[in-house]
This record gives sequence, C-alpha cells and structure tokens, in this order.
Amino acid sequence: MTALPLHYLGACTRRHRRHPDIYMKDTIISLLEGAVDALKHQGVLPNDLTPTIKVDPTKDKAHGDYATNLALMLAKPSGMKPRELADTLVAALPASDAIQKTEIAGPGFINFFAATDAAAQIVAQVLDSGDAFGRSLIGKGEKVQVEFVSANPTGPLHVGHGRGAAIGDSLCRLLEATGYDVTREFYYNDAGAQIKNLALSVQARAKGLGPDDASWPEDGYRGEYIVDVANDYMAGKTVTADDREVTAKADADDLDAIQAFAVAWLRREQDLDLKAFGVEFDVYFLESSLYEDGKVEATVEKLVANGHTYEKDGAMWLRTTDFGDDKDRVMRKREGGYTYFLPDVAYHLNKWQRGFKTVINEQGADHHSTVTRVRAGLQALEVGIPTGWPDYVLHQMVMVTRSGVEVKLSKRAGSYVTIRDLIDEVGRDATRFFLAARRADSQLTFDIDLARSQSNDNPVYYIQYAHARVCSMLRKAEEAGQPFDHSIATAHLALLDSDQEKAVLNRLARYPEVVEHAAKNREPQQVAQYLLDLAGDFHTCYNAVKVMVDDDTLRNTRLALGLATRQVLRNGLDLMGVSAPEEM
RNA sequence: GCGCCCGUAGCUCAGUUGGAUAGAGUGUCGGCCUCCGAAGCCGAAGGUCGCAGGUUCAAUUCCUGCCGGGCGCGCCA
Repeated sequence: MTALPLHYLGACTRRHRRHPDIYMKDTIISLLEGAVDALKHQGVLPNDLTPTIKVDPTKDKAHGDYATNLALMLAKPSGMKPRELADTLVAALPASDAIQKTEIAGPGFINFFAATDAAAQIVAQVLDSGDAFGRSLIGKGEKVQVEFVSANPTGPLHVGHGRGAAIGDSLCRLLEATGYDVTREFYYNDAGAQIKNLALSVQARAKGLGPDDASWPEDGYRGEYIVDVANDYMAGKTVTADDREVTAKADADDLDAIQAFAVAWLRREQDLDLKAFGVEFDVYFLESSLYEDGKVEATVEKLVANGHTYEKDGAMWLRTTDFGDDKDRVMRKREGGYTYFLPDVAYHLNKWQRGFKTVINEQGADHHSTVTRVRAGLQALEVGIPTGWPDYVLHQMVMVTRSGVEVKLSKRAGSYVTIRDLIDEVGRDATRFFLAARRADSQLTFDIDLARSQSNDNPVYYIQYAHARVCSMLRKAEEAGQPFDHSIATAHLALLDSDQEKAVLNRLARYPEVVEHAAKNREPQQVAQYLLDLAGDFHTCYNAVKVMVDDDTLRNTRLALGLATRQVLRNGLDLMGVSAPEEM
C-alpha cells in the first residue's frame, strides 16, 4: 500500500474532527477531493498532482456561501483554461444533498450555494456542544508555558502591563481551548538594581524625606504609593503576597528589611490588581530564587566551560555574536554582580528543563532586544535547545490620552495610568476588550474619556447587548407560557432560510476555525473581530425576522438560532475574559 | 547610523496566511420603536490600501528600495 500524500492525511483528520455533515466547508473540501481523484483516474489531471484545496466563505452572498480557487490553482499544471477546468471539476463532483447548486464565476472561481437544511445543522451542533463548541484537541495535551506581565515589583501595574495581561491571558485561554496544557507564569525581577532603588526610596520616605529634598536618592521612585509603603513599614504591618508573609520591622535603618517588605507590599498590590482584572497565574517565579538555588552560578559555569565567554575591561562577556547578536554582552559587571540577562538565561533554561517544548513570552516591544540575547545565551549552553526557542509575542506601546492630551507613562514620575485606574473608571470588561481587541504589533491609543463614557461608543457593549437580547427573548417566551422546546426547534432547521438567518448560520459555522486560527497565530484580536461580526449579523437578523410568532415550530426554530448565537457569543467572550451578562 | 514594528475612509481600527466590487465602528447627512430590549436596524457620503518597482492568472497581503512615525541600540530591566 502506498503512502498517502501528507496533505491528504491532513484532510482526513480534519474531516473526522469537524464532522463533514455539520461543517459545510469540510464537506465541500471532501467533494472537491473526490472530483480531483476522479479526474486523475480519467487522466484529465496528472496523477502526481497534490493540490492543497482551499475553500473560503464568500464576502458577497451573490457568490454563494463558499468559493474555491482550485481551478485557478490547477490551470497551469493541468494545461487547461481556468474556466474550462472549473466546468470539468464541477461535472466530476460527487453528488451531495448538502449543495444546492454551484456556479462558475469570474476568472474561474467555483461558487457553492449550500442547501439550507444542511447549513442549518450547525445550530443543532452548537446547542449539543454548548460550552465545548469551538474547542478542539489540536494541542494534544502538549505542555505550553506562557510568561506574561512580569512587571518589576517597584510600582503598581500600568496600562502597558494591562495590555500584556489582556493579550497574554486571552492567548492562554485560546491555547487551552485548542487542547494545550497551559501554565501561566509571572516572573518577578526582585533581585536587581531597581529593587535597591525601591528600598532606598521607601527608606527616604520612612525618614520623612520627599523628592524635593537634597538627600532624596537619585532616580528614586517618586510615586505616592512609596509613602504608603513607608507608612505601613513604620507601622509594623504584615503583608501577604502569593507564597510568603512579611512583617515590617519598622526600622528605617534596616535596608534589607525595607526591601523585603516593599517587594512583598507591591507584589500584593499587583496581585490584587490582576485579580480584579480577571487574570490569575499558576506560577510566580522569583528572580531571587535563581540565585538562592545556585542556578545563576551554574549557568555561568556552563557558559564558561563551553568556551563562549571572555574577560575584557574587568567584566565577563558572553560571545552572543556567535549566535546572531549584533554585539557581545556583559554578563558579569566590573564591580561584580550579574547583568539582568544572565538570570534571564538561567530562568529560560529552567523552563526548558521543566519540559516545556513550547514557551511563549508576552512582553512589551520596548524589551525586544532581549529576544536575540536570551536565545543566544540558550544556544551557548549547548543543551539541545532549538534555535529560535522560545517564542515571543511583543506588544507595542500604549498611549493614554485624557481630554485629548497624552498622559505620560513614567514610573519614576509616578503619574502614569494604572490598570486599577482603568478598571475603576471604565470597568473590567471594557478594559480587557479594548486592550486585547487590536493587533499586538500596532500601537494602541487608549482614550480614557472615550472608554469611560459608559454608553454608546463601546464595542464590547455591542457584543454583550446581543447576548442580553437573546436572554431577554427566552425570558419573554417563558413569561408567555411558551418555553423553548429543543426537540421542536432542531427538527425543522431548514426554516431558517432568510438571507439574514443564513448569514448568522454561516458565521456560526466559522467559529471553530477562528479559534483555531487565533490560537495558532497567537492573535486574540481575531476573536474580538469575529464577535463583533457575529453580533452585527445577529442584530441585523433580529430586526429583520420576528422570533416571537404564534407558530410553535417557527418560533422554536428561530429561538434555537438565537440560542446558538448566544452560546457562541458566550464562548468567544470567555476566551477574552469578558463577561456575558444576561441583562444590561 | 544599525535592528525590530507600524503606515488602510475625517478619527479609531479590522482584513480569515495571495482572490472577485478593500470592510466595521465612530463622526456627518437622511430614514426606522401602537412591533420580541433603539446600548439596535436600514440608507447616503467618505479610499491613488504611504510612494516606486518586482514576483503572479490574481498583491492591502509576498520581495526590494525609498518616505513618514514608534521602539530599541546600558556593565538598567
């Protein structure tokens, strides 16, 4: 038995996963495969042809529901004119009840018009699957680690962290929905120079100094929260953060005690903000632990032993230029102590050793220079880590405007907009949606005035409103003594035959693919875009087709479409960490 | 100067990995509630997809070069 071409096997698994009876697109693909095979046997097409068959939903309903460019792709290798080949392919298509008719259009597209009852089966599929609709096992349970936010514990989280949190968490939800075993991880840089700066700042406040005093530490943190930390420290308070509890010594001269307290204080602060944002981590990884466990030293020794280091100007350098960097990097400073990048390498080695073949780091693009550096360091370890590991998702800067004026993001100035500000002013749902609904690699303008205006402009309300509308219809039906009857509804789905209803049906059918695509490309904004489209289709349909009619069959069938829409809206919103309210 | 990212309607942004007449929101103008929620719907107007080449049957999408903007180019993280 000869092996099947790879694409063919792919198509087989795809069909089995997606139920060709339900998913029109896969039905069409398998029909086209049948046609291609038939034409090969007839000698019309060359036998060694292994086309990747692409079927897309149409933009214009005049072009039917789905279209393929197959005839255009095969025109050259078959030596036929595109439209002629399209005719031949259509003639060779196996018979199917799912297709009402086909047309050949334009330069040689084949347009498929779905039979209404076949297309409408998606409603039954959605209702049967419920929360599981759109979920898949593509990831096969493979372990994936996503590191995101990873803010320094030196201040409250700002909008940039918020974007990272929204994108990172949504990405995790997408990966979970596609069958991956996801670990959410937050890396705390609690061992570097900026932490000493934090301790000095708190100490200065504890001694009653302010940023304008002559002895205020250079580059000290000026934010008001430093005062709060200092007051709590001097009051001998106890704070709990993640895994540890720290009680203040109330001694303004003990810098180590101040540092331990301040870090715990700010970690607690950040954790509370993240919780309010609906984001929770599985692992909080402390940079300091890498020193305590000797991981940093071990990493240095390995790099030295591999011969990738050298001494210069009293410092120790890593020859990262051997691995694609544009210049070598200092790993141990002249005055002793390591640069941040060394523990970074040690940390990522640790991720690898924990068995994560896929690691995704979600970070601000202002740190993109670390990408090459960390990868280079990992290569220099020579422990079999693949080139280009780990993956990165970098988000561009967030500019915040208020009253049309940019609000500067300056941690040192202490006047930046925090996640907490946004949650309090705009609400969690809107904040999460805004921050995750745009491509990570384009800059984002967050207009506080616009976002806080509680009404009209907010796209998330548009989606939530569609959800609440369906809930309202169901309540209405209950009140009228005509509760939804599932068995009546799903037996007559062919009644969903208006243009508006068909638009919703086609949109629903696309959801699993959208989730798969968004997860694969690490682009949560595709889910946001889809939800806006689905909500739009639904609102249009709602205005065009009256649901609460006297006819039991018609009413229940239309309710079923609403219910299926509600289910998909709910599933999609959940992927973004946004709630699906029953009333607004 | 070098590296990464971006440039699409007045504004904010999508564009399903190369498809047909480039979409949505917002803003402007005009319609739709004695009717399931008007936070909604319908219509109009608004574009040399930064510019110029190249690859292709087909380019907003891929390649090259410019122009413009952001970020980075620390023995900071």
